[in-house]
Amino acid sequence: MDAFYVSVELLRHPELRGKPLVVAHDGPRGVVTTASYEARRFGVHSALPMVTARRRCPQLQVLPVDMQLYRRGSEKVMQTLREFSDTVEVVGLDEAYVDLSRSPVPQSRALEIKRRVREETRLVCSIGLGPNKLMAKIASDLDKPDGLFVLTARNWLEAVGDRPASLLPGVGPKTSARLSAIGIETVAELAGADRAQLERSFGPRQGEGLRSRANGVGPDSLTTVRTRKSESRETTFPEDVTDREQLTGTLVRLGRSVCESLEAHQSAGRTITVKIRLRGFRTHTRSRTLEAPTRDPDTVSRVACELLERFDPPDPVRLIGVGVAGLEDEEAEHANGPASAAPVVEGEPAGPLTLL
DNA sequence: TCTGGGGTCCTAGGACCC
DNA sequence: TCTGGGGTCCTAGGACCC
Repeated sequence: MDAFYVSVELLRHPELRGKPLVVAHDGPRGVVTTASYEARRFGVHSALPMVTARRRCPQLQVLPVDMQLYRRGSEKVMQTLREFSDTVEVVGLDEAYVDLSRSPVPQSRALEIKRRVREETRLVCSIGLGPNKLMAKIASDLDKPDGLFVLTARNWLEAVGDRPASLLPGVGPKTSARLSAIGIETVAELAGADRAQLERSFGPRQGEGLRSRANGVGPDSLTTVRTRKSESRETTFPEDVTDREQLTGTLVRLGRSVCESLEAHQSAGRTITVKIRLRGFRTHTRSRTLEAPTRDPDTVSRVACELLERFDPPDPVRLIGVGVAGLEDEEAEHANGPASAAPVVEGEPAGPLTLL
C-alpha cells in the first residue's frame, strides 16, 4: 500500500489531501511513521525525528497514530486480496504477497487487484510481479505510487543492475558500507562479485546469500500462516529517567500489557527479556528462561524487576521494555498431531507472485 | 538530525551433555 | 595428564524490516 497510514487518514480528513502530511508519534522524541508524497518532497520520510521534519517543512500537518483504524483498513485490503488467491502471505499491515502462479494472465489479474482494492477501500497500491518473492517485492518498489512493474530473470539486471545494492532486502546501511569497502556499489557488481572475496568478507552463509539475491534468486513459495514467536512492549520516556520507582512501575505496567495480549491469544512464553536504552542510545537486554511458559502478570513483573536490578542502571534511562519469547500457544500444545505442526504452506513451484 | 514501537533472524560464546 | 567432536540450550548483541 502506498503511504498506507497517511492514505487511510486522508479518507476521514479529505481537506488535507495534497498537503505535506505525516502520521507521527508527536512529542519531544517523536519520529515520522509515514509521510505523504507531498511531505517526501521536503525530505520528510519514515523514522525521521519530528524535530527535523518540522524544520524541513514548517507547514507540515501532523496526525497522531491510530493503529486501530489502520488495522481495520488492513483487514479490508487483505480480505480483498483473498478474492484473488487462497495463498496470501501478509507481511505487516500494508504489505502482502499473493500467489498468482495459477493464473494464465497474471498481469491482468494484477491490474484487477489494483482496481478491486481501490473500489473496496478507496486506497491506492503498487504491485510488483515476479517469479519469486524477492523479485516481486523489488518490482513493487520500482513504480510507486499506484504502479505495476514486472521483473523476470530476463529483465532483472537491465532493470536493477545499476541501482545501489541496498535495493535488495536485507542489505541495510551496515552491509552497504561493508560492500562499498570492497568496491561493490551496485546490484550488478554484487551479482558478479568474486565468491571467494564475498566469503572472506561476510562468511560463507551471508556471502553466498548476498550474491544470490543480487542475481534475483529468492523464495518461491509463500508462508500463509505465521506463528508469533515473541511479544513485547516498550516505551521511550519524554525525558530520561533515573528514579527506580518510576522504572519498576513502568516495567510492571508494560508486563501486564504483554500478558493481557498473551491471554487474548491463549499463548505463553518461557523467556522474559528486559530492554533498556540509556542516554547515548546504547541499548542492552537481560533475559531469563523459566522452566515453563507463563503469561502470569505477577511472574512476568517479578522476573522483569529482578532483571532490571542486574543493570543497576548507572546512567539515565531513555527507554524501557519487557518481552516474552519462546511462545507456545495452547492449541499447538494439546494437539500434537503433525497437522498442527505444519504452519508453512508450500506454494506452487516457481510462478508469478504479486506483492502489494 | 538525534533518533518510535513491534517484530524476525543471525552470530558467537559459554555451559553442559554424550 | 591433557585432550576430540558434535549437539543443544541459553544469553547478549546486532542488523534489518514494516
